[in-house]
Amino acid sequence: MEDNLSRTFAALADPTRRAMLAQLSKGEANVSDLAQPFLNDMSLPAVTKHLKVLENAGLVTKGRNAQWRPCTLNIEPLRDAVDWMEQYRIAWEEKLDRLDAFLKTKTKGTRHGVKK
Amino acid sequence: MEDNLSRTFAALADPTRRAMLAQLSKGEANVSDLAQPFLNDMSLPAVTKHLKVLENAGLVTKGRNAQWRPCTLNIEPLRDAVDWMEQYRIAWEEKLDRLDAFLKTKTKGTRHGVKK
DNA sequence: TCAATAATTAACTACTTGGTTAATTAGCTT
DNA sequence: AAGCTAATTAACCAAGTAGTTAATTATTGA
Repeated sequence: MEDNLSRTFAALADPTRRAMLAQLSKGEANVSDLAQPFLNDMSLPAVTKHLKVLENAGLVTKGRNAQWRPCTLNIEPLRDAVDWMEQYRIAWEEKLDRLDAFLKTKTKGTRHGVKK
Repeated sequence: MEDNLSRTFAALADPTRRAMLAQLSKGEANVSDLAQPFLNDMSLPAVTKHLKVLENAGLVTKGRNAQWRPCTLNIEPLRDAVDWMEQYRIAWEEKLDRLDAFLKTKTKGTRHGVKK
């Protein structure tokens, strides 16, 4: 998985990691803060690994403060991902619009036959 | 990978699959049409597999016409994915705005000290 | 210095992914 | 019926992912 966009999408393809990003969107958090909601389901090293995936995707920056590692959200990669998706969404919707326009030329009059 | 959103992001986390979606955004295409740009790099069964991933994510619908399988793009999952991302992007940007507002209250006067 | 806390690293396992080649199915055409 | 084309399925492999437990590093604080 060579490119940034792939890394970003892959990082987002896991509910645990998405939940971590959700928490980080509310503000900075240490590894153990981020881990707390998941410790019934998985170990701390598992959380560290998920965090590493987010870091490698550039979505999270890990600082240091004594033995703590304050993590912050980084949205630039999200922006790139949204931009990629919008690009094709838009192309697709324009196609629909053209179809719609075409269908309108097919209706007999200009005042009736078009539902709205 | 149980949930739809994870399946969607995972499907997008591969450049070959993204290129296929790009082609489909320009219109319907058969499997061999979609495969053509990649046949130097991989075999047809590999393409079939990628297509299956896109289908399972609900991003592509495969029809049938004799021995051909006309594929079409389906953007609903993209919309959900964008919505998920925007949600946190927005939360994050509001946080920045609040920080910005806070910093403004810290500047001495109301007429100077603020760059713009 | 010693114990406690925060987090990472190492070593290992089970499962998934992305690819292969060879065989097979399905539909058309002659 | 035979042969061509489109596509899928089967069986396999190498590499990557997501988790584990146990050990280790780094820092604080008594």
